[in-house]
Amino acid sequence: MVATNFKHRGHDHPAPISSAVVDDIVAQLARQGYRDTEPRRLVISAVAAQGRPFTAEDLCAALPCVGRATVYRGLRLLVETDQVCRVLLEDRELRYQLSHQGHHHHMLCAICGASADLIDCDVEDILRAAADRSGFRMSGHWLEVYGRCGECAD
Amino acid sequence: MVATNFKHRGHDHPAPISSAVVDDIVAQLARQGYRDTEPRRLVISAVAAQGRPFTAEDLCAALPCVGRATVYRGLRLLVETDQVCRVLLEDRELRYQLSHQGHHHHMLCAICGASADLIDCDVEDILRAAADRSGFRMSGHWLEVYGRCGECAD
DNA sequence: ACGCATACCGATAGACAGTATCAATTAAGC
DNA sequence: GCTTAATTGATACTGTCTATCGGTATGCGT
Ligand SMILES: [Mn+2]
Ligand SMILES: [Mn+2]
Ligand SMILES: [Zn+2]
Ligand SMILES: [Zn+2]
Repeated sequence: MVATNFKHRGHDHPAPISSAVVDDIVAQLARQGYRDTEPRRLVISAVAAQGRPFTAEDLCAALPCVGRATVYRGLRLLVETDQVCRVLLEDRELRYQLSHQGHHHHMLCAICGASADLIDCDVEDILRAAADRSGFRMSGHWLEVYGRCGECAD
Repeated sequence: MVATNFKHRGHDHPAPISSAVVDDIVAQLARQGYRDTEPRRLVISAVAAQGRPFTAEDLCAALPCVGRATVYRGLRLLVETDQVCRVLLEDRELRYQLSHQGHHHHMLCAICGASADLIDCDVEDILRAAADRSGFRMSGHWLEVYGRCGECAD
């Protein structure tokens, strides 16, 4: 049986969630046919507010007023549209973070959890070449680098 | 409440699981103080029998006579002692496969599931250098390459 | 502004992978 | 053989994520 206990939304002209980042992402989504809804704006806003890689559960906790399924769906949509990228911790825990343009990789600090983009590093080409040598045609890859950031170095 | 329904083992001099690979791995474990048990040999034997990366559940299914927890524990032990390595599929499914000496990476065929070792490829050095440039001290990494093997190429 | 079609939402239940418990069992050493 | 600690396995449990599905709001055409 399915619940009929439903929360009424929008009764009280809620303050529209808005900021440069949020508006930008919402616009990107609109261009692809996705609607501009308040729960979705809340998710995006919370994503943008995170300082470092976060888990889906982090978001759920930060958005008690948004349904769990909605948070997960929103996150998935943002990943599919390349607005957010997924990072994998050493223990296989999955985290997310705002994507800063294009495909790239991250270094994750095992101490403080900070992440830094891996720049000046074209592993892709090297990997593709190595794959070729084995008769493989590379179509994708997953790469995470773990270590200590400057601040957490001993 | 905990079950007291316990299976009697060893009543009937079971044929000892033995083969070159199994004996070798069991010996390695013995050297590190781990006991030589039949369930453990069964796990190792099943691991060795797999032709390509397999899941923990695959093993459980292949070993209905071995407890679920035992399979997982055995697998973890083999990973910790570097006898087996873990590979990660694009959908984050975790698989295992016999390790062929030392640290290295794999290419995984998205079609047939085969894996090939990535050789002649020292990404490590490149990654470490790139990390340095960002003030990171690299301590580990996770790398998987996906594509199509020679046989599955169109 | 009004109405419609449908994308979207959220409470809930369920699927799934992996782990914690803990009494019973057994390998290894003396 | 006896002792002791490692190991096992049935089971319960945890945490993450997905499937359902009736109710709801958005975007668009009018
Ligand atoms: Mn990224
Ligand atoms: Mn390997
Ligand atoms: Zn740090
Ligand atoms: Zn293949």
